[in-house]
Amino acid sequence: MTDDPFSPRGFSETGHGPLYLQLQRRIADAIASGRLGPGDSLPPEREMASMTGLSRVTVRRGVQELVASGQLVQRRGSGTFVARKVERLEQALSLLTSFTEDMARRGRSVESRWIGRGLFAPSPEEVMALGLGSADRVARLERVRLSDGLPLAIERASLSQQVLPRPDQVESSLYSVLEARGLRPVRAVQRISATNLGAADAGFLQVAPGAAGLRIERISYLPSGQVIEFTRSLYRGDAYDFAVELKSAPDTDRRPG
Amino acid sequence: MTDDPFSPRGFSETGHGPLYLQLQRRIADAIASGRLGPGDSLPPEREMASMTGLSRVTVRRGVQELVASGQLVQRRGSGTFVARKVERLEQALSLLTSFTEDMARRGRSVESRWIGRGLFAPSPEEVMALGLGSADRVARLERVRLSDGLPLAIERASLSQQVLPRPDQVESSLYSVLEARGLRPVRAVQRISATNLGAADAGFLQVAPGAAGLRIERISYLPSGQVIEFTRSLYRGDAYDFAVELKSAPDTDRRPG
DNA sequence: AAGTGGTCTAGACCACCTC
DNA sequence: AGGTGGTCTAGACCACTTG
Repeated sequence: MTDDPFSPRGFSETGHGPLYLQLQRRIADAIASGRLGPGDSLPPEREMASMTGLSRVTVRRGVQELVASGQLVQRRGSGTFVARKVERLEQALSLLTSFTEDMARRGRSVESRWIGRGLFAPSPEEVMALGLGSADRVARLERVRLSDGLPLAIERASLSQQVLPRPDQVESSLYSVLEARGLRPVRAVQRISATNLGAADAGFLQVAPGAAGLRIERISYLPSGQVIEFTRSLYRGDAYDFAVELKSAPDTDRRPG
Repeated sequence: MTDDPFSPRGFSETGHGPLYLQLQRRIADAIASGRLGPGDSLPPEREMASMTGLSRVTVRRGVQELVASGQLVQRRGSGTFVARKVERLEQALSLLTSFTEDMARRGRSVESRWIGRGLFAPSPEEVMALGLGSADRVARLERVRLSDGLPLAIERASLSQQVLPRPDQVESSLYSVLEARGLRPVRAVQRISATNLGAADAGFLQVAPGAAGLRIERISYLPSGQVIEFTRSLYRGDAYDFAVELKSAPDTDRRPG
């Protein structure tokens, strides 16, 4: 069918599930088929409601998941639009580089908006990860990372005060500051998981609350084995791919028998 | 404050944001502080509404995001409960192993529920990834992976018919079948991203629709360089961590100047 | 000022499970 | 049968942007 998704026909027929899911499917199909293209506006919610014969609450509910998954964008006072394609960026996981260097290598602009920067009393998590003493203070760098104007990640880095006594001196790349002090990490361990973004973090990344994000915890080491950096990052799930190459485990290459 | 989260006090005061977020924060705090422990039941929605002075719709909305993020579980006809802690499993990304082998190494049980298995006409995506000809058919293995009774992942593997002529013969580990045919992959490239799970996939994984999942696409190669397997997996975001070790890029170890 | 999305309400019916 | 969550409605007010 090449009909518009908002005709009242077909709604409420039994066996097709909840009405809000039926509407959601229609809109998703319209986007997938190209009937609705990037940047196109959808009718106002009240109009979608009257067109479909559904209530506005039900329309909003149908639209909601498409907003959360990044297919639609809503702007208060403005309207609902089909999201412009966000080109996925790939980051090679096997290389230990900083966000700044990574983007520069691709010829992309890098900006940061600082959320917080300073010396603090460490959290128990930071004491654990950085091996701090009870009297130590921790340097925290919290920022939103943007590339070509698009917010891509929230980065929360913690370092011992001894490693970074003046966090306010970090302007762009943390790693370049560390390198200037002869403290560039050469090894790191990362843990990657997925999480639903809370309202605050979603706001920083300009996505809907509940949207999926990639959470990465990284602990970086000096050649000496000393821990130097503990960073928790949240990447936009719709804008970032991590790529990694795997090799077979040595002990499973050959089997007895 | 150690009050219960459902007292009407404090709601509606200005400057605290929407009511549903205030309720959400109260419940989340109660869980974080241990006032609500794993398995505890929350009052019925109608009761939470009358206790707080909010409408049931608003209560549901506040609860909704906590369900999506896996902190609460709702069972129709039964109630709303604090989720039991799901122990996160770590998988070393640098090793190329199968789900079956990976779990066996940890001493965990492995089960699979088949969703689909057979020979099909390939999708364009499969033609690209596997380098198929127009007349080739593709073997598809779709299953839900469970460990100790808990669904952890959906795995959708595609292989050329020439590699796996009899997909119905795969019972547990795909890799062990390939190895028996002398076709075990030794190298793979993975792309990792995050996504909100749709209703169907969320159902397979027994999480709420919209919950965050880890999406992994993997292409595996034989020693000869031939592509052997193209797999798309969705892991529960709340149950899986991927761990990876990074090393510094050779060309950034030393810099001129 | 008019229009948009964001929030909230009171009340209803249904499907499911067994409180 | 009674309680629970799941869905849906009509209508209201607010905050924001400017179609």
